[in-house]
Formats: sequence, C-alpha cells, structure tokens
Amino acid sequence: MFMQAEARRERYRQETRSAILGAAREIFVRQGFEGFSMRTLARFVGYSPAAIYLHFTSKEELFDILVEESFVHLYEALGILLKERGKDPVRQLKRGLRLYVEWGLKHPSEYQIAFIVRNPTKKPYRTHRAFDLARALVKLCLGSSKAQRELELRTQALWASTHGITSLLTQRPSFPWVSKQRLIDHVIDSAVQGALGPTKRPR
Amino acid sequence: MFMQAEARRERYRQETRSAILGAAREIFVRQGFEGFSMRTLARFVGYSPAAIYLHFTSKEELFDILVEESFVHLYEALGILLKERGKDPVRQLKRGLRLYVEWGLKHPSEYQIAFIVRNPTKKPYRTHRAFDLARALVKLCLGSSKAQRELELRTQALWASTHGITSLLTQRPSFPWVSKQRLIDHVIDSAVQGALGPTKRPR
DNA sequence: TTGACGACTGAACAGCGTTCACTACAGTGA
DNA sequence: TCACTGTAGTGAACGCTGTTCAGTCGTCAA
Repeated sequence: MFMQAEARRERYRQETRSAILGAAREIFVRQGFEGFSMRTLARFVGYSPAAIYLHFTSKEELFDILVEESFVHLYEALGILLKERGKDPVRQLKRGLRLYVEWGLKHPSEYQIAFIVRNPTKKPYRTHRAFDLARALVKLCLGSSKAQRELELRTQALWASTHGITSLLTQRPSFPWVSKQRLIDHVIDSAVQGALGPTKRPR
Repeated sequence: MFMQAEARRERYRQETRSAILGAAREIFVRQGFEGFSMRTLARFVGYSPAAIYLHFTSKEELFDILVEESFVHLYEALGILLKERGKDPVRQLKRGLRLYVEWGLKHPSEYQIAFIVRNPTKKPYRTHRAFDLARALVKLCLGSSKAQRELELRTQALWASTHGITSLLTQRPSFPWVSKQRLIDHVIDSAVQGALGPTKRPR
C-alpha cells in the first residue's frame, strides 16, 4: 500500500521523540537539573547517546522544548481562572498569583529550568500567555482609570515579587522561613496592593 | 634564622591562594558561571590543574569562599546606611533595598552564584548580616507597635520581592522591561508599604 | 534482486573535576 | 658539606560530560 509506510515511520518517530521527552522530564524531576545528562537520558530510554541527536540537535534545544511544555502546564494550571470570569477581579488576580507560586513549588525543577537556569543571552524574548493573562487581570482590576498607562509597569512589578517568593522558596527550602503560606499571602497582598495603587512619575 | 622560613612559606602560600581566588572571581565575572572551569582557572594563574587542589578541596569549596567574599562586599555596599543612623527609617530602608538591587545589577555573576546557582541541600542555613540589617531597619520603622511580632515575616517578604526584581533583571536582561529604574522603585515601594502595613492573621 | 533511505550504533574527540605517584627544591641538623 | 624532611608543583590517569561521524542493519519501492 502506497505512502502508508512513510506515515507509519513518521508516527513511530514521533513516539520515540515523545518517549525521550517524557524520560527527560522524569529524570529532570527526579534528579534535578544537575543530575541530568544526555548519556543518562540515553541509558534511560535504551538508546545510544547518539540516537538522541536524531531527534534533538542539542541538550539546549531539548531543554527549550521542556520549558515550552512547562509553560503550557503552567498556563493550564491557571486555566481555572478563565472559567471564573465576572468574579471580583482583585480576588481573581490574587488567586492567579497564588496558583503561580503553588505551581512553582509543586514543580521546582520545571520552575528552575524555565526561569532560573536559562541561557540569558538567547533569542529575543517571547512573553507568554501566562504573563498576558496577568496583564489582562490587572487591567480589569484598574477599571477604566487613567492608571492604565502604567499597566505594563504594574504587571511586571507584580511578576517580579511573585517570582521572588517562588524562586526563594524553591531554591532555598532549608532557609528558616517563618511560614510558607503566610509569606506567600503577604508578598502577594503587598504586591497587588502596590500594583493597584498610584505610581510615582518617572524621575 | 629559625622559624622565619615557615612564616615566609605561609605568607607565600596565602599569596598564591588569594591570587587563585582573584583569578577565579575575574574569570567568573568575565565569562559567567557557565564559562568557568577549574582547568581554565589553572591555565589563567599559570599552574597545573592539580595545583589548585593544594589550596581548595573542590570547585564547590572555592565557590563557597567566593560567595562569602561577595556577601562581605554586599554588606560593605550597605555600610553607608550605618553612617546615617537617625534619619527617617523608612527612607533608610528603601535606600538599603535599592542598594541591594543595584549591587546585584552591578555584580550579576556574584549575585547569581550567591543566590541562584547554590546547591539547595547544603549545610544549615546561615542568615547573613545584610539580612540582619534589613530586619533591624524594619524594626525601626515599625516603632514600638505590637506589629513587631510579625517582624520576621515582614522582613522575609521584603527580601522576597527585592530578590525577585534583582533576579529577573540580572537573569533576563533581554526581557522588554518597561524601565528598570521605575520598576525597581515600584517594587520596593510596594513591598515596603506592604511590609509596614497590617498583616493577616494566620489561616 | 537491487538500490535507496531511515534508524541506530561504536568509537572517537575535546573538555570536565579530581586523584595520585612522582619530582624538585628549600630548610634543618649533624 | 651531606643526608633527611617536608612542601609546592606536575603529568598522567580515571571516569564523566556533550557531540560528531563513519558505518551497519533492516525495511520499503522499483
């Protein structure tokens, strides 16, 4: 039968590709970023190291794809918010930020790879849907006030604080944190309050 | 002459040790964390790789010492504050946080090694003088109010936000930040306002 | 049956952190 | 002056890493 062989080959190819990706994620979650190597990955999926390179051009590219997937997961975790449109936007915003932090705590390796260990001087930055969602929520909170002009500033500041607590809690679990939950709430409440308040004019 | 030889040897030893440390810091600042290796360090100071191990037991230990030195530098950068006792404590606190961020921006490699790439499951955490200074300033700001009970929570939250903006700005310089300076101010103002305001009771 | 093409491997390269047997030499005591 | 000791430093090695490449093997099309 004509053409069917190629399709089957392609399907098989995709299967092994996603098997590799799955294994990579698993190793990454279990051993952390430092414990990951292309060779252990190859051993794990039962291929020679060279075989990995038939599907991914480099370790970096593999990470990029992993990160991309993680962003999708994060966005899915935030998806609940979309089903609650119409509720108090400030509550929604806080809820979203809390979900963000919780997602980071639940997937420290993903969070680490996505936001912490990335190569700094890489391809032009692509803002993500999660960030866009945050901006939309902030906009909603501000209503139609003229403060909208500072929308980007406010959203970035909000992200900075939220990232800060997520990053510290995941990276330094042994620090004598006073209470993770209260700390998260406090940071988020402060940040939201600040983000919705007045901003200083540029100096 | 007796004993003099040993003293001279010791001095020489300290000299090469600090030469190695200096070279390490220089490589680190120039090439970043990823570009650093024990072998390039050895090449740089003109020794064989093995020679480094006469002074430091491992790459990790070397990093630990570098970090320790960095903390001293940071604390020195904050030292200006100590000479301004008696001024408006809120202003002092904000000033301190701004100095912190600026120090991070000026020494991204040090900041990275100190707060970002450290091995998470290491020896019990030692809070640093910089953090103690922050706590003292927060205490001063709160006056003798009963809010003092939440001192640790407030200080940690403050640090989280400040770390967040520092971390993002140093790690992702290519992100389309709206304005670094205004962003820093906004984050710090929000965080300080939140830290000095009321806190929610534990849930 | 032949030939092309794809998946896959083994061996290699250069670099890494680290160790260890060894050399070279300065200082000491006789 | 000589032998002895302790130390600074080295070269080579081990086992690891990411990555490349010539070559093998099996499946399909003509």
